[in-house]
Amino acid sequence: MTTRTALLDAAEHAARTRGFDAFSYADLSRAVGIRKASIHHHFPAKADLAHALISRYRESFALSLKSICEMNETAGARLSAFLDSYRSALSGGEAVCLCVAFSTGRDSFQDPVLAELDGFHRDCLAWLENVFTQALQDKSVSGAGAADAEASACLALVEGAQLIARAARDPRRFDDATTVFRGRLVNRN
Amino acid sequence: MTTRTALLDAAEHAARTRGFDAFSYADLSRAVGIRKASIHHHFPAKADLAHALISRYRESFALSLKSICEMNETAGARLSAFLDSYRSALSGGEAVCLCVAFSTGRDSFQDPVLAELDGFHRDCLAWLENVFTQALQDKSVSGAGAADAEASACLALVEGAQLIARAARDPRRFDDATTVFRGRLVNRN
DNA sequence: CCGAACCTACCTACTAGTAGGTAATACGTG
DNA sequence: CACGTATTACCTACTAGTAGGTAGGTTCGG
Repeated sequence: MTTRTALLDAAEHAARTRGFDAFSYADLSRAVGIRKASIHHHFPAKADLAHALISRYRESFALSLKSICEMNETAGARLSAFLDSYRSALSGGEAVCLCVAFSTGRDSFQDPVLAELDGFHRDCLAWLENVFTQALQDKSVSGAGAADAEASACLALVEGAQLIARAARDPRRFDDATTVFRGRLVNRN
Repeated sequence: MTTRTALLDAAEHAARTRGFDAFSYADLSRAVGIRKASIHHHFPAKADLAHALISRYRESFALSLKSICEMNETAGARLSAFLDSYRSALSGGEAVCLCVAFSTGRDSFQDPVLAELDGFHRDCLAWLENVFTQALQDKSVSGAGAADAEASACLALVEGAQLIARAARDPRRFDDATTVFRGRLVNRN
């Protein structure tokens, strides 16, 4: 584990539990065990850290979506796995996904970071739209409408459910909010 | 318009567009036109301002839900008006409702504020559950399931839709995310 | 004359970021 | 192999700026 990776991990955890603006280089230095100034060696400005964080997250999320497709055949099973991944990102109701964390504090960011954030959203919506298009064929999602509308609704639902669960520090709120949607998924694989 | 009200208005605007932790007393003082120290006369600590903000918001939101019920008969029409109120709170994609804004920055708050925030959520869910229960009777929401699950999903949907719309600075994202749900509402009144 | 509302001037704590130095390690060349 | 040179990774010590908050005085209407 390199120092750089340790810094990214600590920063991601802090951003997801408290928000990107709510942790300082001093916090990071305590968490990782190097001096505050040394962090600037790895990430000269906090904006550089933000960019590294979101782009690493975007890559790993793309891999995770790919793996969901490999391990699940039907649209219903894929969406169910998608819900699971957002649910597990809550980690006990303490955290939200980095995308939600960055969305809420968007003003602090400049172009390169914003572009990456928008890219993340686009990736995610495109994947969902694909899966909902598939659902129209394989009938594994009951009452499925237009794929693009379903995709937008699905993303808003999971992000809103995360927000509410974290606000209440209770991951069951996520389950409550996604019960109806889960009921629409035909879970054969 | 009293100074106190002007302060609350400016603070609410700032909290909804940028987040509660992202504006300072110095910002407020510029917006309202009194010195920074004078704000402490009205709200000794920023926590007092937070409490005043959320409790005023909770009250006014309760009134607005009441008024929705008075002006709309069916559950479908009421939910449609509910969506409208969240949609208009976006004000061009710049803002989110205060409840979303406070949810995202929850860590900065202490008990009295958190209690008020939880109260807001409870109020909102109770109202929605009532309306969805009504929907089972008046058939004005197609495919309606258990009222509590529908209520949770609806709240997560509108909050998530606000988050996404503000992240993209584009209120149409809210419409995209709520298209499917709107399609389920039978809009006779 | 009292108190609400406001002021100037200040404080402490913390922020991101910089300047400049020190080890250790890697690298190319005679 | 040995020697000089970069480079990496870290350090101490500092800056300028901003945060929320306080002390104490002024102004003014009831």
